[in-house]
Amino acid sequence: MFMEYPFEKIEKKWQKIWAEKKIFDAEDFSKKPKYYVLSMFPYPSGALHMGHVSNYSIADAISRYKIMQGYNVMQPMGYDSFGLPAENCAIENNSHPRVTTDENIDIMRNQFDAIGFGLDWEREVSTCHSDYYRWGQWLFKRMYEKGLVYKKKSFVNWCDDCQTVLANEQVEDGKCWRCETVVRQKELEQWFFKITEYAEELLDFSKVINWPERVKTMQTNWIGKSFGTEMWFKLKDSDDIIKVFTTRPDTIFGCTFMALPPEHPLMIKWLEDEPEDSKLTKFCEKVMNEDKITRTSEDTTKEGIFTGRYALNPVNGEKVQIWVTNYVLMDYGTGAVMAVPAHDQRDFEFAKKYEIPIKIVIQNSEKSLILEEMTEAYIEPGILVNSAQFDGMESVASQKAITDWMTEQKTGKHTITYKLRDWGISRQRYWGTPIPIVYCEHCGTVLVPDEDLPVKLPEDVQLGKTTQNPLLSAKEWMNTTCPECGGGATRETDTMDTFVDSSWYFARYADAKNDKVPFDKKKADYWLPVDQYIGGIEHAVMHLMYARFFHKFMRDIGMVSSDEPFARLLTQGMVIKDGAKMSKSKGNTIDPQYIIDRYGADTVRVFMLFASPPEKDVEWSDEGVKGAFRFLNRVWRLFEENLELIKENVATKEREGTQSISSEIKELRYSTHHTIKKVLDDIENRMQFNTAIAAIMEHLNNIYGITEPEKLNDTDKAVYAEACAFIPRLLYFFAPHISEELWKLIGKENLVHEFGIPEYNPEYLFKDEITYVVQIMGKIRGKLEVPVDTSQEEIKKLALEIENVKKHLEGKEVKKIIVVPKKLVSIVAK
RNA sequence: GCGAAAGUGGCGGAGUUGGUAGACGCGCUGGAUUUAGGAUCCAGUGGGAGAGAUCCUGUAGGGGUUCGAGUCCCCUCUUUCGCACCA
Repeated sequence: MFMEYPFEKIEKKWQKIWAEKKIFDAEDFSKKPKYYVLSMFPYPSGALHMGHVSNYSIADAISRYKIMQGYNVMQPMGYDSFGLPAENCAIENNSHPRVTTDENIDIMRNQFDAIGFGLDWEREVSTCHSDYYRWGQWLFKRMYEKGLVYKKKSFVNWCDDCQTVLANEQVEDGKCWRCETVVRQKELEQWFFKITEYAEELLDFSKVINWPERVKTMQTNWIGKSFGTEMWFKLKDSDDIIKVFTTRPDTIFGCTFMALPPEHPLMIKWLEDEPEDSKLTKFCEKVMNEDKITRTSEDTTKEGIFTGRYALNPVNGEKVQIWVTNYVLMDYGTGAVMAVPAHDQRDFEFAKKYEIPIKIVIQNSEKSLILEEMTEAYIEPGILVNSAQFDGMESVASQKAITDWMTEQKTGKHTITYKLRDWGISRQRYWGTPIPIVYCEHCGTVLVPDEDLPVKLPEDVQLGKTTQNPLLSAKEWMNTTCPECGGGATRETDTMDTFVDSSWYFARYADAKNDKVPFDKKKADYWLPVDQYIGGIEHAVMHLMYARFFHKFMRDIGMVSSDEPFARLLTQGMVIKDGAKMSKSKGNTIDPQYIIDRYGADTVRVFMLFASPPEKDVEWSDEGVKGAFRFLNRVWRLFEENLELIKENVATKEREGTQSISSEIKELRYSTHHTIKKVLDDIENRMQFNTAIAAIMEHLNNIYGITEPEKLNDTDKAVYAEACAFIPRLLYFFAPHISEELWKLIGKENLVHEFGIPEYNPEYLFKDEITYVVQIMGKIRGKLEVPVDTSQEEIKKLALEIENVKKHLEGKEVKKIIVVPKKLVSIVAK
């Protein structure tokens, strides 16, 4: 009967000891160097899922490694506990999000402890508690005072299912990132953060130490910087001006019409004078009501209607028709396009369809363009024609010349645009941070004074009775007095996007209990930036960009000194089962609790880390979990069977050398020291835990290769004991409980990490016999065992004497012999 | 369409500077043990030929550089991810 090692007893025991000794409590301003390991905090949806286990196992391995190295490590934990799902869940269960959220948090906290993660619970935060969101409101105010917050009526992304607004970043493929409902445009007044003010700095990644290229590229694309020209078109018969943005000022002389979206302010103005049933009005309404996917799909046919109005081309005064179209976006550039059908494919298609004139202004110098023969726009560079004084100029060079000239003429200017929009943070839902604003009939929009913060969420609200924001019906809460004039006022009922809460939590951990300010600057400067941040790739743009924005803002108002919040970023892969991400909706989840109960926390961790490198997805495998469990049992049994031998012979260096070491044991000694080197290198330099664990497994196999250790001589026994004793010290990062237990069993008094990082002896990595591979024309024909100091000439001679080599050289002439030191002999023969 | 990453046994994956491809684990096969099942232990395990030594072949496909290529270069295919009417 196979005895499973008593993981349950061991794990509980060591968790208790760690907690009692407070070894994971980070010390502010310690003399030791600091190391801040942070995992993205979880949304308290119920219990931990495998994705969490994967994320936190990686973080804990790094954390324990750094602790062992002697760093003052902070690994905090908290909960991103505001948000829609909690509210919806409460509505379904006829409960309150406060109750369900706090219940879930208790479950999760217990699970964290049951897996033995080394967390500093003294710093726990939960964003839905007023001692946290109070400071979110405080930061909102500072941002407001700095002119980075404004309220604006605009077309926003609206999710009918969530009954709220979404930021641009939260719309994926025209659908809500949470519930996949198709997003539609709705005109609403709402609050924005001026993230665009930081666009330029957000493009600069020079201050991060190690971020995946992928994430940097994704943010760079999202910000979407492009250089171009803004041109000012006067209207015929009006004083209005339409500004357009173009990256092709060289084509301005070829502009034959102008394209506007229905949302353009001028369009809206014109529509007021338009009969309700006119073609123009109907077209605009149709386009505006279209959902975002259809509207922005490339396959959607380009449609438009002539407004009957004209603009004047600023460079030659030509009349240009103004069309309203479905393919121009209001929220990019100036929201108006100068259309040059000859040199832009979209404009070309549109002009062909509606028979708008096409005018060639850039000639292909290799093959002249003929208007009648064109089937698509010519978008390549060329030579300017029909462009007045710029005729004959090369098109790329002309871009600057034309813009410079327009700048002189006061008809345009060089400009830069970004795809990045300001961050709309208003949410029309209950379960979020209240925006600290009141509206007074006399004083207008007024900030709630700092001393009145937090603006607490009213707990007694009617959830789910209406589809509208429950705060609107919390009359007692809504009606308040104006802090300035004392008169009647109403509170803002929008709450903040939960991404606001998660944009600064990493700083709050530095000083989580502060009730005077969000955090003490000295403490923040001691801990920040986060040395290693770990989380899912799905936050590449949203959370990670918002957090960088907040950090830079906090720096600018003197709250922190660093430029970036996260020095190193690791984006861990998802947990996959049956080819799909584990998720409740797909019904392919495995409950971590079940695995922990059956095999123990160490097994789950080892499996997760061993299955693949951290950035890659982990394929769930029941057999793989058993394999990890088997491995830990094999380790356990090794110690159990040889306990006395290991205990008596470990750290008895003085006995070494009294008898000569056998060659078999010499190899075991090599294995020990090689494994130490490999494991440390894999963690420190490569963050590749799968190969580190593989190396330990290999070493374990090597130890089992010694079949009767009790028959060894004293010297050999000492080496054998050492080979075993290093295992808990290396396995500690991945399977800390069993490691502590084994360490204790062999008579060690202190905790594993207190012995410091294991060191290998380079002398033992030195081999005095080297195997050379002998190749003839690249094919392996033999092997050669020689002493290290054998000369190259000697090696060549020996190689040629190998029987199989001789056979293959028969009838051939040896042209050259290449000896790669310590590796191989390559014979060139013909 | 554009951009990025990747493609290695039956599977997850090693292969760090061009130098023994397939470490380690799973699975599978044979054996030992066991009343049986499970578990454990030992041996084997890319494909093909051979009793064996050994030989041929093999890292998506094709070509190239090199004494030598999974690794470098060119082309093609496939997959994944991101962006996608951005003027």
